[in-house]
Amino acid sequence: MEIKNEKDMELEKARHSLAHVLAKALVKLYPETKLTIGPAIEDGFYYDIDLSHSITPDEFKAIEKQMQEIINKGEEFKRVVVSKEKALQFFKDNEYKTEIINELPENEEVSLYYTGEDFFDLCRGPHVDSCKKLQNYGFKIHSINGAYWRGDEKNKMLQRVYCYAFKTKKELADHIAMLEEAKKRDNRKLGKELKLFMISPEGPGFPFYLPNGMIVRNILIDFWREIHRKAGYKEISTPIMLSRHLWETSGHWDHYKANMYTTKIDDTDFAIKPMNCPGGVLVYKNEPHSYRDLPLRIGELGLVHRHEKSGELGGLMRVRAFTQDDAHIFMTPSQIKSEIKNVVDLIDQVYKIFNFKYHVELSTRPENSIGSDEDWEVATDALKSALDELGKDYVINEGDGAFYGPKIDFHLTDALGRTWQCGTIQLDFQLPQRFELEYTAEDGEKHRPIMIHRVIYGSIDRFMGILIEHFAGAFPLWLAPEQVKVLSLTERNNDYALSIKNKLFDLGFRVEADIRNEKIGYKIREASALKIPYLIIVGDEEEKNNTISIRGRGFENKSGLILKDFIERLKNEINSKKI
RNA sequence: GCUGGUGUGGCUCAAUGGUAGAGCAGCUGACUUGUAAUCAGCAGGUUGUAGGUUCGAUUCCUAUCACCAGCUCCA
Repeated sequence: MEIKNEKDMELEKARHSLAHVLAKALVKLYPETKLTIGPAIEDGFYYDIDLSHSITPDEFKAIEKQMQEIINKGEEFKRVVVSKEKALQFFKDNEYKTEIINELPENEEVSLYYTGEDFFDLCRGPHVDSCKKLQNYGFKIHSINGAYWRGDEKNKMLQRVYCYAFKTKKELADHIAMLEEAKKRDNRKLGKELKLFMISPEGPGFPFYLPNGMIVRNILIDFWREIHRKAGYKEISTPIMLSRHLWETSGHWDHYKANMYTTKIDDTDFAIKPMNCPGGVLVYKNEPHSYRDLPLRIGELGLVHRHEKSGELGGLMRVRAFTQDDAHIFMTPSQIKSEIKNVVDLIDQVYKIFNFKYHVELSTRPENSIGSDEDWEVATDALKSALDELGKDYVINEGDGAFYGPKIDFHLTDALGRTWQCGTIQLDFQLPQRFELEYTAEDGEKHRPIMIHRVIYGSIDRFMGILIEHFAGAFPLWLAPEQVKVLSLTERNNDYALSIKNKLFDLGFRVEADIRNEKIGYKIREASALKIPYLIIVGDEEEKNNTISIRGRGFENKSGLILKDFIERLKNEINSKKI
């Protein structure tokens, strides 16, 4: 078991030190630069600067050269402590640093870091002791973008200079290669090439699923239904649009209205659902419940709409309409732990199928939260012990839970090492209270159930986007839109090719025949570009011997095979959901 | 929404203040092919949209829409 992203302090320190080197280089090249902050990030560091001149990418080389010169000089990093007053004096022309200094506690000393004799920056540190330590590092400025001071859109927009930084030049090169690979796999690019989905300017953020994408999507849904049926879930469907009254009760009208699409029916306000829970709650309230009914597991593939700001959209990863593989579990407090364990197991089962590694994060009570201390303690302990008993390692995010309950998030790692938050399990004390949910317990009294919200894929749409990139469009056989293509070598072999195709088709395989009057190389090239798992190639020889030749995953160009054997192999591969 | 960039046939991309061009895909024909592109011909665009400047705009300006990178937000 591993702890996620254990921080490499050495690397972190070096990256931050490189940020100072960048700052020094920038000040040298553009003396009017006002420095703000420059932290280390996942793949390097950035520095936010206030500068009227807009830096353009063709200036990157010169900046890097300047940085390299500073590093080559082997300048020392020196820490100097000064009083707050003195620091304010040093930075009196820099309103950003002044703001930071003023926010420090009274009487606290302020540390500055010198890089060489002629440059210093306000900084808590730590840093490497000398630029000599940075000599082997690989770094590359890769982009410049606007970023608000302190991330607040009300503040001034600064220029953020992004730089990759790794311990060696080789690691830098590998990272850049990975990004190029990611670009090739981009769900938007593959979505177009493989005809999976489209997004029209007529509906920004509202994806259209094309026939190929619909196949993948439906298989994901079928799979979801199957495992949920086995796990004791019932499925419902709730309306896409519900009255304002409901959203007021749930709290969304007050807290989430900016992201909701609203309309009027006759004289009543309605909203298109941004979440499925209130609908699920109404289903619960549709009839009285006994403790004997609990836990009640109700799933819903719910199409939700959220008004995301225009700049936030992107392919299938961020859309305005998406289907959550939602479920709500209503239960007694004593059932929390076992229900959590069930859900964790279910999530584990699903991610494994796709060969995703993942890590788990547990978020606890935030400052502004509702519910009693006791509720929170019981719930948080239940989440913890469920994870402990399952032997799951997890990171705790103190105070990062929802205001209505603690949660567990699942972050999966794709084939390129990027992580995506998909599954979440959230406990909720609030909705049962707002909607006055109850059940009759053994004591004959009414009690309030606790609710779990949970998703596994997160959103089917985004999960598909992740799968497209994870598999680079080469879906495993059970998901592939087209599983087999039969290619005829010449027109003489068309009937034989079609007879094979028909056999496979009748057995339920997704198969096409390519009997066009083209060279075999041409047909293979085209089918390969479409990432079709298996190609059956038949010419005079195959026809004469009643055999097939296969080209595809695990087969270079294997001839003399019997169709019946190959069908068995396909069936096994599909049933095992082999990757 | 904000900052910056981009917008040319289905796709990938040229070009220019003076009648918009290629490759692929498509269509037609020839070739009958043995494992990632056979050859030839044809057709396809009021250069995202709306204004403006100009004798003339795809090119310059303004607005608008969409997309891309990032910020913020998030499934």
